[in-house]
Amino acid sequence: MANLKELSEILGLSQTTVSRALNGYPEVAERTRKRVADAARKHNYTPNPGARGLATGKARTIGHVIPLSGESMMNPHFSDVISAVGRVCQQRGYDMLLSVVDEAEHLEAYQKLKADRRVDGVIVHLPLSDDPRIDLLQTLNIPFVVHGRTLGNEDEYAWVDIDNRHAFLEATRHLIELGHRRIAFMNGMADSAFAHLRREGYGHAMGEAGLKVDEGLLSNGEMTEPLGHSEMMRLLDLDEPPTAVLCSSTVLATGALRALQEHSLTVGKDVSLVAHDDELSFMLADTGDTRMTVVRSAISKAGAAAADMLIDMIEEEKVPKSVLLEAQFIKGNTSGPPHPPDVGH
Amino acid sequence: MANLKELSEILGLSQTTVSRALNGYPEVAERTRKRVADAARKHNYTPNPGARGLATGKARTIGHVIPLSGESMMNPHFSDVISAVGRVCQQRGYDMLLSVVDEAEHLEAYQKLKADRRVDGVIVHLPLSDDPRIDLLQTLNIPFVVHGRTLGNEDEYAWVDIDNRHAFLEATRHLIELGHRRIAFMNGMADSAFAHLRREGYGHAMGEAGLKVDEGLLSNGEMTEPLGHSEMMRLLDLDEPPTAVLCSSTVLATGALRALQEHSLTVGKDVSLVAHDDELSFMLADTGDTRMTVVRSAISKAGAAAADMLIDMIEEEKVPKSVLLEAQFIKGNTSGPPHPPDVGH
DNA sequence: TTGCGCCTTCAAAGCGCTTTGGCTAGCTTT
DNA sequence: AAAGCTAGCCAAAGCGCTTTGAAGGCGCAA
Repeated sequence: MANLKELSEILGLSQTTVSRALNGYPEVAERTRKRVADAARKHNYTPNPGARGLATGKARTIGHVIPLSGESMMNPHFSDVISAVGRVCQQRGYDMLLSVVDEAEHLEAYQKLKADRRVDGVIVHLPLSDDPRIDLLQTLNIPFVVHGRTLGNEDEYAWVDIDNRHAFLEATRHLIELGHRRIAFMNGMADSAFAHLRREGYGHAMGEAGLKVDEGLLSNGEMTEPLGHSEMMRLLDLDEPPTAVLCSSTVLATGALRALQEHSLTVGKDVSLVAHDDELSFMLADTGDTRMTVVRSAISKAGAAAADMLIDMIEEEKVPKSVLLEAQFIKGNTSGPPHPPDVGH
Repeated sequence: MANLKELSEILGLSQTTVSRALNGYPEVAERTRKRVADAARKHNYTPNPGARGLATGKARTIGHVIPLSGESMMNPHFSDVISAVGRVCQQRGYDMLLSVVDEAEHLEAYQKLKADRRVDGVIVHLPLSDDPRIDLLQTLNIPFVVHGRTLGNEDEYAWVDIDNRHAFLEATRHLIELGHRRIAFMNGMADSAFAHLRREGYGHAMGEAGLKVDEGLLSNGEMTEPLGHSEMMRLLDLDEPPTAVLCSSTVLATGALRALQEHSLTVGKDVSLVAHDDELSFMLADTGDTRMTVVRSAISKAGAAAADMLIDMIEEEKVPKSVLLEAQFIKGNTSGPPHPPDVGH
């Protein structure tokens, strides 16, 4: 509760010695260190991080820039990542600064973070296929780890990602093996890197089976429940509706399920559904009759890994190895042979 | 990019004058002020917030403590509130510090925030009926606004809440008027204040209609999709299942809908559903055939109000008036007369 | 005894800002 | 012409810490 000066006066030592004792420097006698530690605890002294930051230039804080476009709020995938990052931060003694900005000026936000020297590094969320933030952060010379990865220059920086391409390759193959030909795909925003990679995986599986991709079955957008619903509605209204649907998120899938319900269709029979499962904390788990067929990879795990990497990077000043996590394919009961069977043609 | 000293040297002025000029103090000539402002812009000087904080004792930052219990992550209601708060912060030039901690030590987190002087105030989320944080924050003497309110001492501090009691009074009355007698209620965590008030509203409506509350139809818990699902399953398995269900969140309702689907029951006919709609950014909106009957109040609006209050409080050093927002009842098509009619007993 | 090195400790500078308490020049009063 | 204001500016202290450079005290070798 007091400050260094008072504490050092109480102890009859200089501020230097007290500071060094507390920070584990070697040139202080063990007896003294103990005495200092005890006194600090007794007066529950805790160094002022602001002052320390001023003196050291380190803030022991990492930042997130959260761009909000129009009315939209933080998306739920995001918040699970932030929680995971936060947990790591707590364990390693870091704080987290959130900078909520208009999408239009989110690049300036990074400049500001740099100028303000309030953070030692940032985590970049939801990279685009070609993301201007990478360049920006490199020239600003602020340590960063990307959750996800861009396409093309991904060896120039540190990232944590899952193997999106392979996950959707597997998912699509699964549906093809069941006999599906018309497979729809509700994907994330078109410019985001993960959506691109997933689309690639999907395309590859279709190609290797000799199937043409029907662009009318593909869509991109925010991964919300309402969008999953409306997109499924659109698909069902098609002249030739798909017999199976891939969803880039269980949130979309939930909306899709609702649409099927409204059409009195049975998932896994009338229409098959396979989703990517981020293991969101509040979303549909393996409960009840519907066990969704998914490719699963906990988004919180990736978030935690990214946080650890960033802090390593900050403290050890070297760029850590990027990490590619695999998603796990899990067969549930929302996928089955097409019905009515679409064989021949 | 430089610092005050350099800037003042460039200008041939003292740091004092430059600082005063930039901060709008009166004792500096208009011409000088202009000259300083221009130079600051040209060299894109921006004061170091850490140093400023050290000097002034103000951090221009507000904090959130996010307790995580076990594996669970930040819940989605939470993240929408934080986004809204963040937006206000940005507009008013504040930053946001997130402190993610184990539930068990979340009180210590406030002490730490105080000791570290990194925030000027905090927003308290999800108050319990009788919440120890109120006392703690009062004795710590750290400005705070509660999103929600405790029961009993709510005149001792500033809060923003919605009229939960009245919202659920209305919702329940609606179902009773339709003819329902057995009305289930999936509520939030039992110790949270909002759940208590909603329960009161529900109880009052039942009472005034001369209906007994069947405790077997009530439940409390985290407001997740899986829980909505499993709880609905439990209700449907009852000897005498309810004809209508109230949900404290559309997230729960989504799970409940899924359960109904699995039982091939039609919502609004076989079972009526009324939910509280926080207008979460990514959840079921008025899309498609299912327009849920709801009591609606945007949680982001409350969050923004809380943020504004807190900053007012910090800057003007007086406690603002608390705010009670009304929820709006909106009839959708998920509620209708009981079926089979439950008339006469 | 002198000198060297090692172990502890310290005074003081510095991080970048705000703010107190002057100081000076120029004007008005009387 | 002396005294009193005021507007405009400044030097320096202080916020609470870290860190550099130095110094005091001790044991030991010569």
